[in-house]
Amino acid sequence: MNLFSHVQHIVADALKAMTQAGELPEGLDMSRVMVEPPRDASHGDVATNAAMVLSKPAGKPPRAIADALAVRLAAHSDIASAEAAGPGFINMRLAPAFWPRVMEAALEQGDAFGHSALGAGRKVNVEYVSANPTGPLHVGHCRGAVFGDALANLLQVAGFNVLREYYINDAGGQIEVLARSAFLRYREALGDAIGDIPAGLYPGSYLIPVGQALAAEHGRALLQMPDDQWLPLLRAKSIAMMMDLIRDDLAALEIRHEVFFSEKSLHDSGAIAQTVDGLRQRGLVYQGSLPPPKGEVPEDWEDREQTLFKATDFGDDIDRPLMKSDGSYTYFAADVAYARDKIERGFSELIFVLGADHGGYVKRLQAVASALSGGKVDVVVRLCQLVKLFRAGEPVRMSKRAGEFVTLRDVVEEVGPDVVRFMMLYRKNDAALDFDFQKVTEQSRENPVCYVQYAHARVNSVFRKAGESLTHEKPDFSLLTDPAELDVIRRIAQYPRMVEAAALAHEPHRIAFYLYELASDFHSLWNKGKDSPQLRFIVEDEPKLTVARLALLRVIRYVLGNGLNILGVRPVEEM
RNA sequence: GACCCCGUAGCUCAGCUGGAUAGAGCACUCGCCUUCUAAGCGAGUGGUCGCAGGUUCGAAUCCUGCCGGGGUCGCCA
Repeated sequence: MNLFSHVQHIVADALKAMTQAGELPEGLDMSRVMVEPPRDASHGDVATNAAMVLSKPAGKPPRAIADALAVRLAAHSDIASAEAAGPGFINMRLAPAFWPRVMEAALEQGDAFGHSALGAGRKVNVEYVSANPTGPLHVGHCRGAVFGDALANLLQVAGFNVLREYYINDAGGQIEVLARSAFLRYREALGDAIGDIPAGLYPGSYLIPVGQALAAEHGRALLQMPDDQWLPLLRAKSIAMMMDLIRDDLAALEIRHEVFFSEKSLHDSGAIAQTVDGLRQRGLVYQGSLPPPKGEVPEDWEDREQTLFKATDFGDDIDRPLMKSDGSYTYFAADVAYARDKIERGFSELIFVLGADHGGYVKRLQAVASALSGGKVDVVVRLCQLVKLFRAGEPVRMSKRAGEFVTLRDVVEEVGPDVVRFMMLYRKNDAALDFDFQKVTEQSRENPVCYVQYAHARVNSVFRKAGESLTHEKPDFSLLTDPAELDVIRRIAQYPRMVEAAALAHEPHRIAFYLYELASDFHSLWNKGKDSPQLRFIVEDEPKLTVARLALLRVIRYVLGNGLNILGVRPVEEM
């Protein structure tokens, strides 16, 4: 049961009754009427802005509407009191009998509590990571990987039909560099002295196994071939092995994409040519030249004609090139064909999780989807800001030139996947994040992973002590009346609404913050048991109370488990 | 020059799509361990929400213009 939508219905009914009674004019727009938690819990359990929103269209002062509405609301059996306050809020306190019903419903739903039908099965494509297959993932990929995965989980829980996808950039010039680098390692594996890796090729040692595999597979045969014969072989082999590497890196974070989509396949199948032709027939492609950027004009700028897509017709700032001067397609052209493919697969929303350096792509992706789908398909781009690495407050230096980059694998192996995932999500995606190896492994309240995990572990410790036998009796939640207990119950009642709001906003970090708050409420309650034995979860000689408390713990465990599941963090049984 | 993010307590950050007296943690001060794990809890101190206008019943939130920090800007992917 979603507490807020439940009360929303009560408010809507009361407003309808007021309209019928002639207290409100017919045909008012009720869409802005909200039922929300009050900012300050002392104001009540739920509040509505109905009177303020309707004041103007109804031509009545907000307090007048509020007073009349409050009387009707207070008459409802689920509402203990309703009173107008402030500029026209109506604060409501729910009937004491209401909370046990919320808890019973939550207990009944178990692991599914908080799941929602909001998405109504709409097909959503979430594309994330999509790193070039030229080496292992580095720490910069980490955030987008975790964010995209948690967002996909969140949308799933909210009732969307989610597909996780990875776009393999296997068609460009960097793949040729990769193949040539692998060729060098192949020669090395055959015993040639290759000396230093020439500038412009990838120096990473992760290509050594590729060379060895090629040597084992082909012997010296490739050495005799001209470039254009061995290059396709090496491209394919290197990409395959790099993708295996990347899949392994992702698996270390429990990330598994369902679809790996090849850019090259779009070239090979003719999909790009087809898509561009389609746009051309609609008059959206033309030959023209773009103005140079104002301000700092590049040194080598020369005016030239290009094949352009009229992205400006669809909200972009500038038209975008589809073809290079040698007649081959641009990366963007492949993007257009890829978008068409996704649209044809029936997605109604395309989500792209990108690094902040791709901010310039947002408008063109939206323009493409708009042009290809007639505005029916939404494009949502979520940009992940940089992660800065620290160790005990000191920045971790990385030198790309020397090949000294911290890999995703390094980070996961040092602090563990759960810490990485939680910390990457304990910040809004569009704000930069500092990641300190030392701090995140400290065991203190400053470390939110630990704090939430500790709550889960404590819940389990009570069950270990109590045994599971009592937990199967039917609990009487009305026995739970302490303010600290009610704080926890109110927090739990907010969970379904919070999940929906987080899903709509595409903001998985809200789950992480919610869990921290729930853990905080729980730790408070726990400690009250230290001062007053009557508030402990297991109370001697009070079996009914104990049953109710254990049922509360079960629901807490469901919510913590459910939330951590969305984040992709494994709940621990003990610490 | 244009576009995109960010600017909230000394520090690190939330702020539920426009709501009430802007909240947590850390730091600082003071309390709580014979107990279901003190990896915890309670109390206190701390704010010109970058600045200036605007929109309205009401703005940290929306609009405009500045200031400061980061990012991006035609054949790379």
